[in-house]
Amino acid sequence: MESPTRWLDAEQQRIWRTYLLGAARINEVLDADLRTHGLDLAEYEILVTLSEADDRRLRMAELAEAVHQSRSRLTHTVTRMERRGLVERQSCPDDRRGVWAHLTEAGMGLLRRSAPSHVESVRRVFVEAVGPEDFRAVGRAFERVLAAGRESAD
Amino acid sequence: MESPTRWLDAEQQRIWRTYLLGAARINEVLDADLRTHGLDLAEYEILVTLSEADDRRLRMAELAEAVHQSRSRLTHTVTRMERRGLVERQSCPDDRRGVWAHLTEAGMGLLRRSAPSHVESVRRVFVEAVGPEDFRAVGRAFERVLAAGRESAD
DNA sequence: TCCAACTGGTTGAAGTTTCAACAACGCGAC
DNA sequence: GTCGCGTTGTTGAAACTTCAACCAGTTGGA
Repeated sequence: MESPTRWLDAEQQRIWRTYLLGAARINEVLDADLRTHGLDLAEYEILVTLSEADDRRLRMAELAEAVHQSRSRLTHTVTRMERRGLVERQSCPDDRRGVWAHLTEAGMGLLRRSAPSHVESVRRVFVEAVGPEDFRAVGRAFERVLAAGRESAD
Repeated sequence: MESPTRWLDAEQQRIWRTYLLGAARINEVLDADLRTHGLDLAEYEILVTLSEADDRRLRMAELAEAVHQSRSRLTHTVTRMERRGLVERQSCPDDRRGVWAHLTEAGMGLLRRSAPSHVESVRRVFVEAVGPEDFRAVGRAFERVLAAGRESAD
């Protein structure tokens, strides 16, 4: 019933491992940079996502989806960020189950302060390290990864 | 003293975000697959790394380096895996500070059982989703990321 | 109307990772 | 030798994430 495993050839394996190591390195660098502002990548993405939303607020479920966190994790994370004054919860009138996470002025300020060095890190460790040609190829590659996921979820 | 932030242009930003989402998706898929064997990606990498080492064992520090975990994290992880009988610790004679992590027969067995579907997942979600051309470009790209890291650490 | 099923979000406990401190050992200079 | 310093690996607590259970509110159908 089961077909023989199609192992990766030597080159595929090398590339796969290079990817794993490289992605880990990118995370390390970005985390180290954001830590100087007291943030991690997940919190930073919450700030960015909220800052771009209408009225700088989003329903918890939408936010969770956007930043790829479980709802439970988001609840805890937002609680911590709320304690620090970066976001605040607002209950939303039209669906009384719902909760808005709203970016405060303090949260917006922290985002503005941390963004420049974060962007600089992204440039240095990834965009400029790679070069325009292959960087676009990376874009196509991960676009396909996402597209393949959407198809199989139809 | 500080130069103006060089923000990412629209395309760079799009590619960067696509990468973040795609990498997250790859992790989700692989984790879901390995979970059916009671493993996560970090543990799987420990098994693979040990299985390829001489005598199927490695010093804790080398192993930590290879799988990109902090030493502390590795200590905890290996303790848990040891409880499950997947690895065992051996003290090494020539450096009495040292500890070998050694892959047991049971650990090797679990690796052999989980490898086929893991490799199948890697193929499906990444290698074949992307296609040979861009896949090689990804290899080059992350190779550069690692090389840039090595240079700046000289 | 009423009920069952579903959704949004939270909770607390269990499991995992991080962090700072530490014990034990090796190494080189003196 | 032995003193100071770097390395190896562990420890326990704090911080974070996951997991299962849960409550409140909405929805759709009988």
